[in-house]
Amino acid sequence: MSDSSTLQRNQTRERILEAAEAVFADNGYHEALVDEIGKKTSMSKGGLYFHFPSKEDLFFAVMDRLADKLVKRAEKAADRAHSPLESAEAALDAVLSALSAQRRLARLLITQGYSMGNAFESKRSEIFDRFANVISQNLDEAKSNGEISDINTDLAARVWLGAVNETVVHWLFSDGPTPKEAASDLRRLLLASVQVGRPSIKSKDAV
Amino acid sequence: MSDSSTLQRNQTRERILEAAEAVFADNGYHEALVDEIGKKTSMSKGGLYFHFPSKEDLFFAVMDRLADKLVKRAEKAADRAHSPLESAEAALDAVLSALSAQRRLARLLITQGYSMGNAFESKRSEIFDRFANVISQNLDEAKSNGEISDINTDLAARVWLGAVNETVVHWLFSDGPTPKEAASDLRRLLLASVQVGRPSIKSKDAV
DNA sequence: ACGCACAAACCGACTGGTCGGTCGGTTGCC
DNA sequence: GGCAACCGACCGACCAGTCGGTTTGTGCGT
Repeated sequence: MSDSSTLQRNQTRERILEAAEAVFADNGYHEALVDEIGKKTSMSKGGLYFHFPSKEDLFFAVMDRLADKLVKRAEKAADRAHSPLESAEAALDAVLSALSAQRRLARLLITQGYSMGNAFESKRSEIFDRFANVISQNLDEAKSNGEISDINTDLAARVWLGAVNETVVHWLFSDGPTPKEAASDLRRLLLASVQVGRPSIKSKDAV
Repeated sequence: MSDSSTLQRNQTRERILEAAEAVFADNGYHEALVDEIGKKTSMSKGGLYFHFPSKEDLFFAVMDRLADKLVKRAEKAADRAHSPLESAEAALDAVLSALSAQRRLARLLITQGYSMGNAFESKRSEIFDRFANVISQNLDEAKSNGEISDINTDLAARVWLGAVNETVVHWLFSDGPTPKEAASDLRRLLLASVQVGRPSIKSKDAV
């Protein structure tokens, strides 16, 4: 039964990660209490510490899991598209819509990452690099493709990410527009940044 | 005396703010110890608490002071420029170069705020709004000026800010290029996002 | 079928270190 | 004498992590 028991084990881990995700997202690392994760899991502190060696490890596990899910989503969306540039767009859209669908996710990924303090920095950049790579690889292809002009694609990927980041944060903290509402304007701006579509040519959803 | 004494008082406050800035920048809110700020100021904890009611207030004061300095710098740079669009550019450049000149400042302004927890959210958006306004106002003028095309200037300002933000963060955490090195590429991308300069026209520093 | 042994999973009261904040005092200036 | 500025030992809330114990499940010999 070492087989059905590892299954059970993983299910419990999942349950914990789920609860932890919610608690960390709501409170940030420091203000999140391990006991509250216990409460949400109907499991005691001792139980939690049987599965995860420390609060810090748990937090990292939560972030990794979240990043995995989102990156995969972005990559799938990119695969469905029909040209490199469209792939880059699709990846961005996927992330944007995933984040706007769940404030909690957005908070966790974008703002609470910093909340842990300096120990988390490298993890944060690791995660953001993964997203940046999805974008920049597609932009590279689009470049050699002639779809876009000859630009610094690494930087462009950062710019796109940063733009999404800031848009989401503004939505989270202020009463800014839903990223979904802003999505089409945002797409226009970002596509323009890599210089596709001359200003005078009207696109299918022109003003 | 009520005159020279308030001067003295403000000087002490400044000394504390200076020290606190360094400590917060290095350690983030939570890991920063009030006692260490005391050490850096050669002042006891009691002394500090005579000038600031709480660690939290002190942190906010530091952030406000920093934001003031940077916004003013940006506004001055904008004033020196000769067209609205150039003003927007100049404001951006000013911030970028100020941040790249002092990692510490950048860390504090951009990342360490979050480490305070949810209480910081409104302050963060207040500060970023100030920067966004400088940009978007100039972009608005540039728009009615015909310098740029008819775009969502609020969003564009966010995009610019986000781009700078992410560039700086990447520099801080990874071994990315100095924002200064990336500045000219970045400028090109952001100007393109508001659709000035057709791809085919070569600029003075073209490839 | 039945108990038995052994371990994995889980429990939750308790501890121990950490710091923000306090407060009764001292100093120096007018 | 009186007040603003400053001192620093101390307090006490807070909470991650521990640990001796209980439960649950599983395999095994008889």
